[in-house]
Amino acid sequence: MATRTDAPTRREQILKEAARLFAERGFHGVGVDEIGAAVGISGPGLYRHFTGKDAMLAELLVGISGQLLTGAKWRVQEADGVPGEQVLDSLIEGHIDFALDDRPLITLHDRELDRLRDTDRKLVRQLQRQYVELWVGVVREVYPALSEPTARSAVHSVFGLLNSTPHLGRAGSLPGRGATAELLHRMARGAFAAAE
Amino acid sequence: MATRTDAPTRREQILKEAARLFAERGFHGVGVDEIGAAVGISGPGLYRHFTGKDAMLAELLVGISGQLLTGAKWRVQEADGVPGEQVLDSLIEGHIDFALDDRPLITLHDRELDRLRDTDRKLVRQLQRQYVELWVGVVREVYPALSEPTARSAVHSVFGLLNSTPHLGRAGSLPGRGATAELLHRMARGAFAAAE
DNA sequence: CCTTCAGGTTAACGACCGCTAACCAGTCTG
DNA sequence: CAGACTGGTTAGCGGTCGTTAACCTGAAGG
Repeated sequence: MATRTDAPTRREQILKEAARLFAERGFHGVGVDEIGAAVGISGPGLYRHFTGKDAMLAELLVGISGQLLTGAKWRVQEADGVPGEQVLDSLIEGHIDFALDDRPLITLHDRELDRLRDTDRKLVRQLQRQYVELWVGVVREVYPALSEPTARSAVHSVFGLLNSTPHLGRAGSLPGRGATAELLHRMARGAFAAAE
Repeated sequence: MATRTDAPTRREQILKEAARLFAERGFHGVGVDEIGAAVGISGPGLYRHFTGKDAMLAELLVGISGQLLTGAKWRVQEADGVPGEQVLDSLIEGHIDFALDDRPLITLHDRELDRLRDTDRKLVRQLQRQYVELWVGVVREVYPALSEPTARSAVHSVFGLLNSTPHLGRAGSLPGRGATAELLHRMARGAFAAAE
């Protein structure tokens, strides 16, 4: 895992703060002045980095969907000949890492999609669909008794389970990141097993 | 189950349409004129029934939380001496019914809470907390090996799973209400079992 | 029949918000 | 050192939105 060590660019600062604010109060509930203030500049200064408020949301959502899909593709590709069980575990682990490390993005991901311009929304939907279908394939390999529609429903439901992290205590009440990840992982596997 | 047969009042019409619109485009994304139009009257006419836009959201959220809690209390109370397994099944069934029948409300329930006035928000939070603790008690009875914090995390996660219904195909692709309910039920039980 | 009132209407106000315009400071670069 | 570019600033415009004001209509009631 290659970790960034160099300082974040201004663009990245803005995106991070915008994600947090959008997740907290909704896209329409946050003004450009607030986003600017969060990174130490004032409202219209943002327009040196983005063409508009919509563009920030679009970049965030496309980025999330793309990142998830890329990671998942990599995990599946890399595991050639490996038993399906382990591939599924790898997918689950990747999704959990994401849900735990980027809570605001997970929140935005299924909440503000309809605020996008048509072209962006279609792109995000397509990326999401690919991600789901990738999971469906692996799940059906591990649990062959599942029909395709059932598997798809099960995958969506497990996403709901894994994406519940924002509701798990405001960072502090939960018993450590590792334990939480492990719990979510076990529950996800249990849910799939019971779906069959 | 007592089913209403009389015509809905205007207030109820408004609440229903407002819930749908808020769920679709977010609280700030919907104008009062739109809500009015959805029930055949025009914008300011709404103020004959509600003191403001906020009041509609407040009534919706308090209503949901109260309804969920009341139903759950009833289910637990009524089952005295019944094995915990069946009580848990009853809670799950109730939550699924709600998630399947009132999708917009389920969506609002954890999305627009922060748009409420302080006093209303505290009330809703308290109702939600009671609901969660009620589940935690029953879950720990069935799975005694679960610590309280773990059980609470597990309950939140299962809520995430059950509340995923809005993401399951736009009503039509899923294989019938009964089958979906059954699948969700099995997955929820499987998730709890695996949490232990 | 006159009054009252519930439940609408349209007009308009004030606040806010996204965005543009115009300007400016610092820092490279030929 | 002149010029250009980067990344800011403040002022302000235009549109939208929640809410209020003022008015209207039809039905109920004594």
